[in-house]
Amino acid sequence: MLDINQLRNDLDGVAARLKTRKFDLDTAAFAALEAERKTLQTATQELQAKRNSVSKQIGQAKARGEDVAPILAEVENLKGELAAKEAALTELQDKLDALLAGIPNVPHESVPVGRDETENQEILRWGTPRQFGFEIKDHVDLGAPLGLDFETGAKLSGARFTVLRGGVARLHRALAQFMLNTHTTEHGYEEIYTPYIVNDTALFGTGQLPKFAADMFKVTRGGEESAVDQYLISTSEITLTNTVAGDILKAEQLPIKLTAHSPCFRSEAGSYGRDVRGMIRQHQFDKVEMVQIVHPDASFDALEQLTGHAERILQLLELPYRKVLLCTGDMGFGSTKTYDLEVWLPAQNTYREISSCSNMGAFQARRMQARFKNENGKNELVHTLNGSGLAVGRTLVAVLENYQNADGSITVPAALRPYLGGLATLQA
RNA sequence: GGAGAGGUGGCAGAGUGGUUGAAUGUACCUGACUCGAAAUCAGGCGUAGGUGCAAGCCUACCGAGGGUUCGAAUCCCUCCCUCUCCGCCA
Repeated sequence: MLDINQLRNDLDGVAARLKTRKFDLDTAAFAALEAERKTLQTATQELQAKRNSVSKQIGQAKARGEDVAPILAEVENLKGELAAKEAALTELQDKLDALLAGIPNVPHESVPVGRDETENQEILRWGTPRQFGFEIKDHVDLGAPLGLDFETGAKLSGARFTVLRGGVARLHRALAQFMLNTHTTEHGYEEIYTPYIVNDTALFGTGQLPKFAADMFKVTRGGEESAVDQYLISTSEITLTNTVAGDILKAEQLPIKLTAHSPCFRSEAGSYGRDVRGMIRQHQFDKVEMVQIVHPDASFDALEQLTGHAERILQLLELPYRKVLLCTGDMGFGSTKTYDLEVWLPAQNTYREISSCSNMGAFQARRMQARFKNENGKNELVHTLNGSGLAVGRTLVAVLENYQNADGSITVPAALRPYLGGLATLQA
């Protein structure tokens, strides 16, 4: 959520920057609502002040044993007028809040302006795609004999659910363990185990709600609607970031660095038809997530570090990747700046997203009311960052495809062998 | 799932309709005393918003949301959460 004062002070400037990310801010509508709010709020508060002082007089008069009937008559008509004003003001505030909650974050000045993913800026390529001396297979064909079982997944749960068996299941688990261990022991993150079901307030805090409800899985208790809506998490960014919701932190607690391995559930309503083959796009996938809660002055440095932590995983696994700075038109809703990491997938002969690392600035902190006491003793919003480190399912795909051998076996990356009892080759 | 108790400022804890945004203690900040510290004394010390050049003035907030009333932390309703006991369960 943006700072409403920023909109009041620089409406056209903000609108111009939002336009670069394809968001049309209705400045006339906002200005009109704001003007109306201002007069209505002033009028309401004047009436409230009057009511308060008269009510106080009644109390004093009663204490002196005087007749209060004349004063009561005086407030009589005040009541209806005030109630109407208060109701109108609440309605107006709700409108403004809803408008504000639907506005995406303003891109940082270092972000290239562009329409879509074709205008993203490649920062670097790491590693060299391997030359295969044989006909390569994609992860679906490679995985089938090793335990990648789409049919059973579909039988149990429908399309875009996958069962992993035997060696592939173990490899998948090893990847998650390896990532988690690396972030906790080398990168200074605290390991967190989080709930997978969250309240709607948490989703509002990180920005999934109200706009992106269609991407979520909603759950019920005993099949009944409850007063509080609950959803399966689409990423543990939600739970990790919301750990500080409503808090006023001490400056010396920052930065807070958290990591978790969790399943992620996405209904991806708009993506049918894309990546239908294989386990690139699933309704359920595992991810190791990194979140940082930082001092506002430190957030862009922290973004570089956090992205580096995700890159480190790819490097240790010796998977070729490229690092891309997303342009304004391709960034997520709450982000000020985002790097995507794309891993080389030989069967697709292209780089595919495996991590997305974003600095959300104060956007989520404002929604969550997550603050810290700054140097002047004032409460100030923190900045939040998050990044995948990495998407486990897609990493599994990348390992299968990049480490395949002519006989269909998979060489286990050296970094993973300790997690597989020293196993060097995965075969059927 | 059943029965009960409770949610008030950083913390503890008063307050059951009227100058209560909230006693008191504690923590914290400033000043006095001191060579310095402790102790003591005095003062300050919530959040959000409106308005104003500013000092200030005003409004809202006692888990959340509604209601009753001229007036609600206090009365009523709904929800959320915490604790205790029982049941069930991993």
